[in-house]
Amino acid sequence: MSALKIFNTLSRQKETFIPIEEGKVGLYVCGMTVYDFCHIGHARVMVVFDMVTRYLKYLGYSVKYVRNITDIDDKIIARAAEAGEDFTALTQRFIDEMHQDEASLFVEKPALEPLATQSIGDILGMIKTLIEKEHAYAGDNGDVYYSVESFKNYGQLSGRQLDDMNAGERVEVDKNKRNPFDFVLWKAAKPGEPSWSSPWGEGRPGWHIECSAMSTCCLGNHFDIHGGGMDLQFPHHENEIAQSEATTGETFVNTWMHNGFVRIDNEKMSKSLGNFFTVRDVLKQYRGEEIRFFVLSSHYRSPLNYSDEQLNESRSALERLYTALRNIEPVTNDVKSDYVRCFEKAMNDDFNSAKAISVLFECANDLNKLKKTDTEQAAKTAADLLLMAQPLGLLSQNPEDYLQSTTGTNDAIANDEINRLIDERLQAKTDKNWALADQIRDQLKEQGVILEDSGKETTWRRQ
RNA sequence: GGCUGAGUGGCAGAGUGGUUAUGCAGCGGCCUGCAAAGCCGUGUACAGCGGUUCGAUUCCGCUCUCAGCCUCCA
Repeated sequence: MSALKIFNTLSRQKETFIPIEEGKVGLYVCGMTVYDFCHIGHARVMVVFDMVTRYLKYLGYSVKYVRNITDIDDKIIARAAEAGEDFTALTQRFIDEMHQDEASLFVEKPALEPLATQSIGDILGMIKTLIEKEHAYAGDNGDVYYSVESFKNYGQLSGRQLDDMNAGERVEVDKNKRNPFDFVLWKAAKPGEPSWSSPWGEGRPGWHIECSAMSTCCLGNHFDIHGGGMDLQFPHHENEIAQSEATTGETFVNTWMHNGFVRIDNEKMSKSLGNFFTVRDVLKQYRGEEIRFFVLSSHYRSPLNYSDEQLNESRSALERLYTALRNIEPVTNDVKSDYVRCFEKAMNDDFNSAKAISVLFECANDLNKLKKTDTEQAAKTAADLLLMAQPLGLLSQNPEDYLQSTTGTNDAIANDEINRLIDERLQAKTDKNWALADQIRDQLKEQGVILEDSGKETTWRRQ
C-alpha cells in the first residue's frame, strides 16, 4: 500500500511521513484564545486536525495529540475588564463553550490541553535559557525580547528574509527593540493587570513563547507534526521555531501543517473583519455533522467558502449517505475492498478528504443496488462505508436517528405530532382519499418533514 | 514593495501529459395512486497568450484576475 504523504510547509512539498519513533506520532496544534465563542474558522482547525488524528490512528499509529489553550493575553484582559469579571472566570466560561462546540462537531478530545497560565514555570525557564544564550535581552521597560538576528535560520518557515519585510508597515515599531522584528517573550504588567513574578519584574508571557514551552514540555524537544491555521505561519510559528531551536539546540518539528481559511464572499473570515459566524449560530440551522461534512468536503489547504448553499449541499450529501445505510445490518468485511483501497490512497495523499468522500458516494451507490439484489454483499458494503467514514468522523449515528433528528436548535414539529399526522394519513390512504393524504404530506413538508411510502408503511425524515 | 497560494462544467469541488471524478441542481426514463427515496441514461469544463510535445486542462514562460501573510488573527 502507498505510504502516507504530508505537505510540509517547511519544504513546500509533500513528504513521506516517517515518525521519529516507530508507530508513534506526536502532534501539537495551536488552539484557541478563549475570550469569545468559536467561529467557523476555528471549527475548521478543530475538524481538520481531528481528522488527521483519526486517520493516523486508523493507520495504526499511537497518537499523542496536544492542543493548547491560550488563556492569558491582551484581548482576554480587555474583555474581562469590560465585563467587570476576573479573567479566569471569562476564560473558564469560553473553554466550556469550546468543548461544547467540539462535541457538536464530533471532534474527539485531544490527549492534552495545556493552559498557558499553568505553564508559567516552563515559560520562565525557557526565557532564562534564551537570555543566557544571548538570544534574548531585557528592554528598559521591563519587557524581554527575542533577538531575531541571533537566529540564523529566522524566516525558514515563511520563506522570507528579514530585509524583505516592511517593518512598521501597519504598526508602529517599539523603540525598545533592537530590531523591529524582535518579539516579546515576557511582557511587563501595567497596574491592575494579571501578572506573575519573574526575574524581570511582574508580567505575563508573550504569545509565542507559551507554545514553545507547552509543546516541548508535552512532546519533547523534537516531535513529529505541528499544525495550525495558515495565518500562524508568520510570525507565530516562525517565532516558535526560533525560540525552541535556540533553547534546545535541536530540530524542533519535522512536519508543519497549515490549514486554509474559511472565507465569506471571497474574503477571509476573521474576528478583526467582523465577518464571522460562530459555530453556535450555525448550529441553529444546521446539524453539527453537516458542518463537519462541509469542512471536510474540500482539501484542508484550500480556501473554504462559507455559504448557506454550501451547508445545504452538505445536508443533501449526508442525507444520501445515511439513506444508503438504512435497513441494512453491516457485517464486517474480512477482505480489504477496492473502496477502502481507493479511500486510503486518497487519504494517504496529504489527507485528501474531498477525494476520499467521493469514494464513500461510490460505495453508497453500489450499496443501494446491492440492497435489492444481494443482502450478504450489501451488509459487507455497508460495513466498508462505515469503516471509511470513521476516520472522517462521519456517519457515526444511527441512520434513522440522524435522519429524524432536528436540523438545528430552532423550534421544530414534535415527533408525536408527526406520527399522529402519519396515522391520519394512512387512514386517508386506506380510504383512497388521496386529496387528504397529499394535503397532510404537503403540510408536513412545509415543516421540514419528508414522508416516504413503501408498501403499507410510511417512514419520515427531517430536511 | 517582498513572499505564498489559487483560477476547472449551472454551483461546489477532486484529479490527470492521451481514457467516467464525486455531490448538488437540470433534463429523459424505471418505480409509485401521486410523491419521496432509489436505480438507469444524459453535459466535448479546465482564465488568456505563447512555448515544449505525436498530443497539455495537466509541464515551462509571460499576462490578467483573486485571496493570504509581512500588527493581533485559526
